[in-house]
Amino acid sequence: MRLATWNVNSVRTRVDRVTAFLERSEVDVLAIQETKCRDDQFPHLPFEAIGYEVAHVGLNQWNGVAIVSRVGIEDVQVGFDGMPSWSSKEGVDPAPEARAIGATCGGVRTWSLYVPNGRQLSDPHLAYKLEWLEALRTAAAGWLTDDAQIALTGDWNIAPEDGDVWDMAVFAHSTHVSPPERAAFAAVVEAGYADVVRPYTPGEFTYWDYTQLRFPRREGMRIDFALCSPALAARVTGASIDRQERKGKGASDHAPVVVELTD
DNA sequence: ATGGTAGCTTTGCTA
Repeated sequence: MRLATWNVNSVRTRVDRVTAFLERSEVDVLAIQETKCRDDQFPHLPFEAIGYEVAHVGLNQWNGVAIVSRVGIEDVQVGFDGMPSWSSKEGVDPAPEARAIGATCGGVRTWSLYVPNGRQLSDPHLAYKLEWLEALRTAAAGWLTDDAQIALTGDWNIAPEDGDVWDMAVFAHSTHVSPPERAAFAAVVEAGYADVVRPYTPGEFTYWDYTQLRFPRREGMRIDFALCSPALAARVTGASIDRQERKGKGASDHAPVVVELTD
């Protein structure tokens, strides 16, 4: 089985590229982030036409996560227990955002996660990000059993190691590399979820900003991950980051991350 | 000089 995760930065703008990727790469299950649409706006038909079922949660023009699968989608869950809420405006009650959806696809409990960005070190959004990650760690730790097949995939908005950004000096006063964020990521790993892609893709990035010619200059970041439970990690036979999908007109700013699993 | 690009419910917010 082939499992992938991709922040597509608007599924409506990118639907042709996403379906072409699925067919070209023979991906069975794809976790999508930043669909940027409501459920009623999601382009179901192009996916169904090539044999994929869709589970999506989108509340407005921000965030939005989906799973598309050609090996079944069962037990869909929107959000996880304890997931924090957020309000972008004062005076508006905090509410859960569309940042997590889980489903069992071909026997793998797959999660499509879009971790809050954090914005700036001084921004309340960073505290929200850290709370969100801690709640995810707590929930995900509770899912683990000896034979649980769980994949926590998505855009984590964290570069766990210095080599996961092109120049640490640029990030001296930025989010994504701060010790609390890295500790929050490490806590999920320590709970039992392994980054199964890094060993197959040393030195590679998954994201390049649209501005400043970051992609042609090879100035990227590794912020998209597939973290797998022990029983699932044992099935991994390969992984890759599809840089091709970052090229050309109409590309997302993220590349797909692909994991190969034995039957 | 807080720049650049992209997407959305676009003249502002998010990333």
